Amino acid sequence: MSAEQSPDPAEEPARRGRPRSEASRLKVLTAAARLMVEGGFEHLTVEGIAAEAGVAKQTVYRWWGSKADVVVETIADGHLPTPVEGPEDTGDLRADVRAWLEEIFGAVELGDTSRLVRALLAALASASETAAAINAALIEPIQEGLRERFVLEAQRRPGALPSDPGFLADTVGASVLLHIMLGDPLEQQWMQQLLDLVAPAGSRLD
Amino acid sequence: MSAEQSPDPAEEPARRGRPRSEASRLKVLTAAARLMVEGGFEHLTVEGIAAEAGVAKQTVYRWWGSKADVVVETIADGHLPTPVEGPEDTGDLRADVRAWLEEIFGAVELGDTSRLVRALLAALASASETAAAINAALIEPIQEGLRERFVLEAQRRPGALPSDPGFLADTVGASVLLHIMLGDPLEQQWMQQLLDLVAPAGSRLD
Amino acid sequence: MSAEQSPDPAEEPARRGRPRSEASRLKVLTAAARLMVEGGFEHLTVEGIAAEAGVAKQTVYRWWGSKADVVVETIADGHLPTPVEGPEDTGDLRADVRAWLEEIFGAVELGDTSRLVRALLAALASASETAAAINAALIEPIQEGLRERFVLEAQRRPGALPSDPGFLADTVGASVLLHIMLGDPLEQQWMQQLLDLVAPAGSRLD
Amino acid sequence: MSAEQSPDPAEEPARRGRPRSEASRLKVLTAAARLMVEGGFEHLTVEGIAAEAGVAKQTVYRWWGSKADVVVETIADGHLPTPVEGPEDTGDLRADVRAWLEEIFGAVELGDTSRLVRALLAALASASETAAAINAALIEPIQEGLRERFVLEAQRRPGALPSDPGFLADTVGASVLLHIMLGDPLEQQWMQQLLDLVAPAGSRLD
DNA sequence: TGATAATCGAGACGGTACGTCCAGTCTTCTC
DNA sequence: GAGAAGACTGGACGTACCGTCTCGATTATCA
Repeated sequence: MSAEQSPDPAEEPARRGRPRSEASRLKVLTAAARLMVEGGFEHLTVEGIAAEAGVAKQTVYRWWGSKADVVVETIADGHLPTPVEGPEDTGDLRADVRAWLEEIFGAVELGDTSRLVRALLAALASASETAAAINAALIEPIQEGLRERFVLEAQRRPGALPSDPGFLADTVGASVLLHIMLGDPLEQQWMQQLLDLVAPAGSRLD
Repeated sequence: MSAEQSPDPAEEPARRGRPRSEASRLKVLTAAARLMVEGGFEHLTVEGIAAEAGVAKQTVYRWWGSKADVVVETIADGHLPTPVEGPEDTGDLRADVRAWLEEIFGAVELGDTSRLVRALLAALASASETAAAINAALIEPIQEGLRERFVLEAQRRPGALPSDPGFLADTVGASVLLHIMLGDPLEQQWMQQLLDLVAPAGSRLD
Repeated sequence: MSAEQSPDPAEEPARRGRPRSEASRLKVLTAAARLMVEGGFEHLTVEGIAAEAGVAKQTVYRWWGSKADVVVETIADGHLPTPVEGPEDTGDLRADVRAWLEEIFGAVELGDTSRLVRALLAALASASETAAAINAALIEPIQEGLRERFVLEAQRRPGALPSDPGFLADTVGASVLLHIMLGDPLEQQWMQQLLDLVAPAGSRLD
Repeated sequence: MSAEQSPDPAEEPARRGRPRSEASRLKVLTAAARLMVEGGFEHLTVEGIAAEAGVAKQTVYRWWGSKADVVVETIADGHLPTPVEGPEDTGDLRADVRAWLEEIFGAVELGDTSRLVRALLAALASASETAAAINAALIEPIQEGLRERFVLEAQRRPGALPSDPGFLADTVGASVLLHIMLGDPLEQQWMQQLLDLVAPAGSRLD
């Protein structure tokens, strides 16, 4: 899936026929992004995408096998506001993760993000063959962002983390995603406990 | 949705007309269960359920508003093998959770469970109004099973748990669900770390 | 094909389900007639018929297998101006057939009839399974009209016809249809010869 | 359409660029003939022709305006077995026409010819602008074949024919074509009557 | 006991979207 | 320039389900 293009351009020297229109590709992806934000994955239709993009339906089917495929590429290409970056680094892991959580749940409450996450999970659930792709597009970035911050912390303060940074990122990411999926608000107690998980409180007061 | 039947039978004093057929209700639910296991939520259709059940489509629409509603009741009524119970209690929390994880991922690898979980999450994702219902049908039972075991442990060995039983159950449950959703296999290292999370290893060797 | 309805109504006692909508049937047929006259069989589409009729496409496909089937029933039901009746009977066969020819070719030149005939022949040619139906709807009526007039003549003046009335009707009908199909105008000489075929001129002057 | 090639070569003074490929032209025509016999005019597509011929679709469109045009040229070039020649001349007109009819209807029953005739009539009916071309390719040859035989007869036995040879050819041809179009078998009685039409039986026994 | 009323099966209805096919046109590189 | 390749817009195809709507038949309560 990831290695369709040859590293050596000499191997694919002269594709014949009219080349694929990059303009059409972009029109499809931006249209999909637009409609995704408006109506979610469930109300997304291939016909709708084609119409919004001003493109023939066949052009969509020529390059993508399903709307899930379109959505995946839409995200991978960054046409949808990927819900999150990892936490900032101010030196205080606990505060950083706290701010990150508040930012995410804030975005969710504001609207689009929740629908987006739900849409992506729907895409994931409905197209098992694209599970890996959506995982790569949605979930891994979040967990990777977390992991980077955790690794930083581990380097800075060896022994400060209660367990492996990767595992922590995996766990915290899963927890956050599921709560977003269920539309849960950010509860103070839950957040405290999550913070304790990644950065045992010691004597701090939050 | 949840309060259709009145607690006081005197309030619903012998409705006139032909009463609802319990037989049809059951035929619908078992048909839905059958089709769910075969094709997943995405390939489930109201027409298919009605046909499989030998029931008129209108009968489905009369009593359920959508296929998600049917699925929810199917699970609630126990016609679908709910993926998991909580862990057993043998006195050794770590061993219990370990066995529980192996059982779950074993079932997933065997086949139907993965599709089922994915189907339910799809239902959840596609029908926000039923999110609570599916949460209640799928996620809470898992987390509740975990919580009960954790509470037991906390009572038995105060201070043994690194954090609140409810929070632990929430976290572990989310992590497990997401991994199932993604079709991940059970990795030894990940499991060890998860076990460390709920039952710090001490000197034990697994 | 011709005997779907039972002569004994007791044999088809209780069709279940919602009965077929006669209104929809008529809307489809009149819409088809309208579009047929406007654009001919080639530009006729099932989608167009459905839209013009204000009917779901599936309703067309439920009752007719193709646009040819719709057209056949449209004619059979008399929603299209059947190109011709047989010749009148004024007592003078030659004059009657002459008038008949002029009427037909007049209609053709005026416009719609030619397109109609061509359309029907196209339908016939494109759908061999409906050949019989279109034959029954278009060709046989013409030949039957001719035959009736010829039979009348044969009864009135035994020996006046040069050959069997049925055969004469077949031959003349075929000739006329093919000329219409080709868009030929009515040539005087050809007509004279055709008239001679059915009613040898004797001493008459036309 | 009929005068693409100039009679005077001086008028077309050495066109520049690559000359038209005769090989491609032939590949298209033979491919069209092949597909025509297989599936009839209705299933014939320009894309199919191009693919079967190993030629770019554009090459077809460059030189022919429609699939009907291709078919016409296919016939004109003799790549399709033109259904019939005129009747042989053995001196006995009645026997000759009889043999001719039996040959034609025999070919029809054997298979391809009927489809072919139907296909051509469909082409004719669906593309009014090519009516003349198909008339020239299919109908006129038949009628011309008949006419020649009739003319011969008229020269040999003046007064033997009941009417003008051209008219007879027109009438008989139309009748035969329509019967083929309808898939009718060759009926003895009809044939006898047709023979009577062109060669009054006198005392003969067939 | 018969009228009333709601459910049941069946299945047709207006719709929306599907995924495919083909028409004709356009764009690129090669001969 | 012709030609092969093949992507492009456009539009109809025939199918699958949606959720709604009659039907006749059934099964209860109520008068």
